[in-house]
Amino acid sequence: MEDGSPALRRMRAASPTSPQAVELSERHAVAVDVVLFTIQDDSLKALLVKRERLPFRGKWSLPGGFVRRDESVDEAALRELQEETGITTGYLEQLYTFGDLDRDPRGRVITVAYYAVLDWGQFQLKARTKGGAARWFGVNRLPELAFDHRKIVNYALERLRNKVNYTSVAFQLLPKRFTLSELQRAYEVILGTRLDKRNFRKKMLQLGILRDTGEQKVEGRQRPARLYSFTETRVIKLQEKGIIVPF
Amino acid sequence: MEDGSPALRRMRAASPTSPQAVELSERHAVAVDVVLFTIQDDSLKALLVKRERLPFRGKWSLPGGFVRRDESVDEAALRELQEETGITTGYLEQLYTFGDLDRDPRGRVITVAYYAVLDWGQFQLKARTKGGAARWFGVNRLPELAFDHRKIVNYALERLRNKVNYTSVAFQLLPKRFTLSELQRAYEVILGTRLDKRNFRKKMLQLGILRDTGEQKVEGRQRPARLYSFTETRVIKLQEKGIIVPF
DNA sequence: TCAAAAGTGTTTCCCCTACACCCATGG
DNA sequence: CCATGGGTGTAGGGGAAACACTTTTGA
Repeated sequence: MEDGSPALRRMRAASPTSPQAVELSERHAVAVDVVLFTIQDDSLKALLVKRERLPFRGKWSLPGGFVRRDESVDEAALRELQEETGITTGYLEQLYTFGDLDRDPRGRVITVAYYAVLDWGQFQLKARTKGGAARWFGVNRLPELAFDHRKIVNYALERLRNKVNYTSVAFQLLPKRFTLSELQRAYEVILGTRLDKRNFRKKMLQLGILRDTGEQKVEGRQRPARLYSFTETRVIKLQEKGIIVPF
Repeated sequence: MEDGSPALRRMRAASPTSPQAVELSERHAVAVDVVLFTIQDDSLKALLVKRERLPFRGKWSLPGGFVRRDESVDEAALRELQEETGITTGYLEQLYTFGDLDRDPRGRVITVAYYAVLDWGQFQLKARTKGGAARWFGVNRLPELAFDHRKIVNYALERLRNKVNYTSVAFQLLPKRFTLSELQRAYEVILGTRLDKRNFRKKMLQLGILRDTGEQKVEGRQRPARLYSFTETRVIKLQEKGIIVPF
């Protein structure tokens, strides 16, 4: 306030004769943390990494790391995703930036949180061959988490559960070809609710985003199921006002 | 990737014997930029500040400034809001973090964008008495903006237009007591649509969040209008699935 | 008495919801 | 032939949308 307007401060910080004046501003450690979601055994799971050093030694935490000088924040998040799973596909979305002073006992760290939604079939080999300090946890059975990571996971869950209602994120959890029952199970697992089979199928089919591949999936001794594929390549908004849940 | 897992990198960065090891990470200039919205003359306006130094000298930009070492990111945004308008009330929400490498020609700056929604009556005096380098622009008549600020404003507009549908943000643009017509005009101005008067009033009244103050507002030579107040003190979700628009 | 905005109900239609039985296959 | 999940239709209810006239006041 006694400091003048932000415009004034910015001017002071950036003298016109020195294009590097931004270097004089106070600088911060910036990290990214990524909540990786996948579906495994009909359960929504999140990937956690065990900390082997202080602070929070032995506690589970989200995969993450500091943003480097030569990469954008998004690139840092992609890099984390790649390092954890080896994949570059899937859906990655920025969640929120956590900038409180006391988040990290080591000092001030600003974290930009992301969440990712992945098809388990795409990367399970790679994830398994990692150091062993990474594990998938059912989102309803999370252990105690380091830092404010519990808050971040909760926020990611909330966002995912919302987005599933009006976008096609749920398809990112499935392989390219999937049955309607698998799709329904994905919705149920994310939302934690049971959905009506007939209403679900009706709604999905009339959205016009599924292509019947003509193929069938035989599993066990039941009637084979039609395999569908998603017509879009990106995550799209399903409709302007149409909320999918509750069916 | 050849760098090992993020967990490993974090361990390296934070040796257990040195709680300050986070200090060794690469550090970044972090700024906040705030999109201030208000309604004035039946038009949705955003506050812009004229830059008087390079880069972008003479261009309009969002009010903003660097985050200091001793304040949280939220506090920095609140400080900006306070410096621009003198008010500490109103609604302030984090929008998105822009972290591309080339956002700022002076060097790498990560910006955490916020938007605020304010009642014009609360602060017009203070805003007017400022340096004069700040001006309100109708959101459909914005000048060319510095940096990537146009993108930020567009994003803020999108968020605001969404939130108005399922939360009570719109009330933040109005004084404590308001008429239903004023409320409707606020919605129309934000959404850029005309709404049906009868349907609007029906919906609003049956939400149960308006209290009839018993007072009336006389304006001009028309029939006086009932004055209502909002029953809640915070911005709330209006309903789980109920989208307000289109009426 | 006129201009200008405030205030007020009903009908239609569509979408969401609830709900139960037959089908195809492998064992 | 039987167990298992795949696949299908309809009726009822509720909320959104469309729509026009009367009321109150000051000038």
